[in-house]
Amino acid sequence: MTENNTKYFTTGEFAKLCKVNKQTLFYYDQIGILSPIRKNEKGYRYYSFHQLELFAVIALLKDLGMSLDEIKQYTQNKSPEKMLKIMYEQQEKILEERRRLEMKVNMIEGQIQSLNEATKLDFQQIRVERLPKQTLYLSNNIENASDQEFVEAFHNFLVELSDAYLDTGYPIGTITSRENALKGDFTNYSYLYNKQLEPKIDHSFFQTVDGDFLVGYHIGEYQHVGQTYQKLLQEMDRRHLEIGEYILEEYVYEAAVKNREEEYVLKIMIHVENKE
Amino acid sequence: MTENNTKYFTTGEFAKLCKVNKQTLFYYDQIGILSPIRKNEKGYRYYSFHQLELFAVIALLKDLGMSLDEIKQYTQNKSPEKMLKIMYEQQEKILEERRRLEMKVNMIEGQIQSLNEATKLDFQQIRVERLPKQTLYLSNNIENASDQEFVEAFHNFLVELSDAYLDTGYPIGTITSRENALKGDFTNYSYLYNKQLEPKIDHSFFQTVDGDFLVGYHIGEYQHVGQTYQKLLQEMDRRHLEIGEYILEEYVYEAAVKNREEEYVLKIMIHVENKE
DNA sequence: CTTATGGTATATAGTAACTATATAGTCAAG
DNA sequence: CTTGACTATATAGTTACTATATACCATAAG
Repeated sequence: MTENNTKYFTTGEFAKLCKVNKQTLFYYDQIGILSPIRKNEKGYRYYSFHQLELFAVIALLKDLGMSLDEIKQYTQNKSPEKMLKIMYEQQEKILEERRRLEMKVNMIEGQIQSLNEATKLDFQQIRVERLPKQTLYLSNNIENASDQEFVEAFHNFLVELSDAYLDTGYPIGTITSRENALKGDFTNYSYLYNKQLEPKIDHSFFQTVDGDFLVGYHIGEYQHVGQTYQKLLQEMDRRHLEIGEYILEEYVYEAAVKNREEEYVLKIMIHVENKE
Repeated sequence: MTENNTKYFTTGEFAKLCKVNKQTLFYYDQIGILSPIRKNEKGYRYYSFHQLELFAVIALLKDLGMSLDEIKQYTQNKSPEKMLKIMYEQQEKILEERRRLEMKVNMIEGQIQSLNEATKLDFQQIRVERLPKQTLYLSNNIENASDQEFVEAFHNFLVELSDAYLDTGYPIGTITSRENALKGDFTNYSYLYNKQLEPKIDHSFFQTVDGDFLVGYHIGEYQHVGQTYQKLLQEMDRRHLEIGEYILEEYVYEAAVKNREEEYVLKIMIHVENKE
């Protein structure tokens, strides 16, 4: 409809321009967030060109996580100053969102990497592999931690990973020290770790040694991991190897990709050295 | 709780690790998306270490826009192959999301720019300004378009801006040709435009001429814009100027930042040349 | 001039994914 | 053995739509 040289849009037209459902506009009118500039005697709504700009702003703010209620606060009493203030706030938020999105991109990339690598593995084989240096982000020391302390440390580790955008989509692994391993205390972990492909400059990372690792796989419930360690130790004996500086454990397949615990696969990497 | 060398988390602990409300875990259990690995005779839930990895995946997929129902389809019957397939799909989606986010970053930047520039303007003054070349993205030609055609063209323009990630947060303006302006047909626009700061290589853009423009502001309802044009034409006469190639109109303040139409401010830029 | 088609309106109910509240049972420390 | 912090279920409420039912309006074709 055109009146006084100004084009007005019906609800349907306006909805199409806004790329939303017509009902949404009724709803916005109802809750007082965006009402048509005119209503005729039959109750027909007419929106102006300008209101599209307003809608675009509403959509942007909503997209950035503002609730309709917050947005309403603004639309009820608009001003360039308030808008500018909101935009500066949203700018901070969206930059944060961007960092978070980059982390997600990495997480997906990490998952894809891990899953693709997994398909190439033979879980029956025990082999000595020369592993290159890897960069790991470590948790606090969790040696001899109580249940309470473990949960606490685990929690902190996850929060750190998230807060520093360090989550990589690679599984969270554990490090057992040579000392505890020699005592047969394989499940007394010293640290949790998360593998990093692109370490950030402003964080301290742990560099694994590059060297020989005896790599084997434990299939099934973790409570039977002792048997797998027995096999690995036998293999080390056969090859005249002894435990080096630490042992790494990380899951290849767990609850995220397998239905039953018997199908879980844990990769065990024992750093090894030749006997004297 | 520790059993068989394996740490189990209570609902509260697990919720903390997942950084969600405990109720959410009840809900996930209820709808069968993520159930604790164990329940004791009193109905207490116990979650495993591994389920945290599963939760992380669920959170990631949810974050990427998958519904809980879709996610449930997966969690009911997991496999590395399915997961890999999902991850590849999500990778595409997130790269699209990244482009969209970059556009939003630009939109906010554009809004901030526009609003800051606006505060420096004196809406009473009519001045001749030498404007530098600007890059505009144009709509289809809308000269003499019917209401229908105008809505259609407008719609297409918005879709193009969005699809090509070209929306900049700068207002959408209009171009009137010299011919129509000379006929006094100031509101018969030839094109819609959106100013671009960083034109994309694979799109065709319109370059404005760099030259002198008579810049004035119309305050209030658009139906009275004729009066402002009268004033501008008088001013041109006084300065011995005539209309150059086109006229640009764009809103400085409209429904997005002002409550009443009487406060809207339209910037009118008439390209001018000296009379022979 | 009627009728078909597609538009408009209101009112109400339903949806997803939580989130809060009420009520009651359980556990561990002092 | 009590207290305070936990656990559980059941149910209702919330946000931002979305769908449905019903009725009114407008234009164009026969």
